[in-house]
Amino acid sequence: MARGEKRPVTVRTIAEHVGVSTAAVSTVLANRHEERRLAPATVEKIRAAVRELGYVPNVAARRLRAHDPEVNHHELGILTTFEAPLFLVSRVLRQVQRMADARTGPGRRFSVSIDMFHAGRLREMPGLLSASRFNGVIVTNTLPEDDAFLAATALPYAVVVLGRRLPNHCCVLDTPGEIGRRAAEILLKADSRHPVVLTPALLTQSTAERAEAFVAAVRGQEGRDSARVIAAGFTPAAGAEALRAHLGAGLDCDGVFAVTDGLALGAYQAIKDAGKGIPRDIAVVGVGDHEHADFFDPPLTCVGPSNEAIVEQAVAQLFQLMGQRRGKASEIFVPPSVVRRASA
Amino acid sequence: MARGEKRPVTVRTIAEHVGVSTAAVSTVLANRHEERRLAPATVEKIRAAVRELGYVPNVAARRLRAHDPEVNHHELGILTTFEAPLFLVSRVLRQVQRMADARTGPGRRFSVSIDMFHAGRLREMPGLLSASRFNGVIVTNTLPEDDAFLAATALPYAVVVLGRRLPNHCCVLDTPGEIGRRAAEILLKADSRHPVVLTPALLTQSTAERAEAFVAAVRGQEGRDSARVIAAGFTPAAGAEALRAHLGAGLDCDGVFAVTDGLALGAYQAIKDAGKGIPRDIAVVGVGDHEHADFFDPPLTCVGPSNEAIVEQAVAQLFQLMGQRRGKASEIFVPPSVVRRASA
DNA sequence: GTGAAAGCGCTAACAG
DNA sequence: CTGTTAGCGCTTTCAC
Repeated sequence: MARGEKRPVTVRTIAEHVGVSTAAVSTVLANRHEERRLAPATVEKIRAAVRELGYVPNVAARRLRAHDPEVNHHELGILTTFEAPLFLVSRVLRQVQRMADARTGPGRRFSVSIDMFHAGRLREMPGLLSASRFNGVIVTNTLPEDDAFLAATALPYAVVVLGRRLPNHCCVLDTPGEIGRRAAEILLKADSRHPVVLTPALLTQSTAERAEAFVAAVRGQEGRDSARVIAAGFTPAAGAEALRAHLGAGLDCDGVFAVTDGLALGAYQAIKDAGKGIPRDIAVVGVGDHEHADFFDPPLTCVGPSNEAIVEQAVAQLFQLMGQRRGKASEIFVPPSVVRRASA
Repeated sequence: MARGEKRPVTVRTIAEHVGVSTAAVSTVLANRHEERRLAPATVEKIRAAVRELGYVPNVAARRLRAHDPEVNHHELGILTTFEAPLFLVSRVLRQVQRMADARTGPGRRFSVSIDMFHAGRLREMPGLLSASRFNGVIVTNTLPEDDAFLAATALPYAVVVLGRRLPNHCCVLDTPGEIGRRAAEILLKADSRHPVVLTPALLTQSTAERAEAFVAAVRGQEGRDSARVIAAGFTPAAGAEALRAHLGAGLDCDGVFAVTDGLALGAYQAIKDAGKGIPRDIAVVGVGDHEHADFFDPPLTCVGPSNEAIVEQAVAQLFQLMGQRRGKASEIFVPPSVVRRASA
């Protein structure tokens, strides 16, 4: 009970408990008791009570109080799942901050923070619905449950959704169909006759469409479906294991389209373990621009919009939305580019 | 001026501007005008004013208002620089969240967010000094300027510092000396006669000590200093360039100790470009546990505490500090472990 | 259909 | 040395 399990303790609780005023408590909490010359005994009693009652300051109240009325504070959030790799997120963050900095001045300030939710449980995030946390957010890495929640909800602040298509929101999207098609093109042109697509078991909208388009494009040209190699997750380890099993079973494979970054890394390992050369025996194509694609051995050919380009659009939209009231829904497509490196 | 460049507009500004009450404005902002049956004309006028005046809701005020007095809300932050790589940070976040989840219940809730500051400018972070943002923070990736600020300041909430030694704070540290020594040991045992250390130009406390200890250990055994190869930054590209220059100049090198993860990746590229084999011609040792060390080709031998272990300590400390008042300074050392893989 | 007023928790100015 | 008070900006009864 010493930790305030029931009614949270406030400065007032403490003040009453000790028999002093709230001001005295506040002073002690701010370590200003010297300049206010509180009696050491009082200070000690207050400290004891604070500890004993398990006081936790209410930051919202402090913030409101401390707020400088001359400056307009914007609170921006990047919302993503714990489960997602943080890599795209860090770019989003940097880009948001860059744009925020450019708009910061006397009278206008921004805070940007990354907040994480448990995959599928976005709706439980405190302050989301009451709009009591953010003035604007970029949401990414959502699961279908989260998408359903978003689709059914009009959040009363600026929202930009990354990589998902939701009718009532501003969405920034890649073009998965085109990505899959281009990937197929690259592999087929590299004389791959038996290209496979490496995907995680749990597909997102995007990854599913990429794989779909890839298979369709191969079918169109080769007249048969390319194999799908299904990894348990999207980690390199999962990708390696899945492809290793495929190769180990002696199945045909002279080209791999890995629908996410991590899987490509895993594919490399499986291929090398099998004693095959990249791209001599098996060509590999990845998606997006992996931070380290240039440092793969051999460097990885990628197709997809650069994260840079996506993020740039998203952030621009966010600021535009915040400028107006009532962000209208819109879909912004960022076309893929192809970065040819040695792997295909 | 339409964006509220001067005195920020509040609900009250708008109310006065339109000639209605603040309640009406609030209702419209919350999209509750239907159920309150406001006159459509009024709603429109309010909306127009909101847009025209560039109203930005004050989230602190909303939060205070929305606050459920039955629940005790703890706001936790992970403070890091924009410039730092995010994967260590993401582990911190996950770990903090895991522990927070374990302590969440009716009456107690946590929010965890990552906040970034510009390297060297931690002190400018709004709300840090006024304690109006966090109930507790983990600070990491600081620059010397930031350390100086922290050393001179007693923040009135729980603070845990990662990887820096500050007399007045609770610090969780690796043991850079031991890391450097172990790295030297590994390379020397692998019969490297001319090991070099690859470091960024801007050294942190930790990286400097790692390099120092490495050089000293080599000197102790071989009787001469090992070369320092200085990269412009800590990116793979910088590491590759520096080592390429070193090898290109025909200087001796049959072992590399890369003091950060990214540099190791760059080293691989430079070595392969030079037509050398790892570890046959040049052995490589990295630090910590790189997310993808297993997927390097060949897999990278690492020495250092697992981030896991460091983070675990840090988070435990943070919660302990928040339990008490007045966190006392302390130093917690996390010993390194060695993960031998094929690279050395 | 709309307004007045209370109050979330906190701190600083002022008054003893 | 300490207490009283006003008010940060917002929303939600309650009253008209």
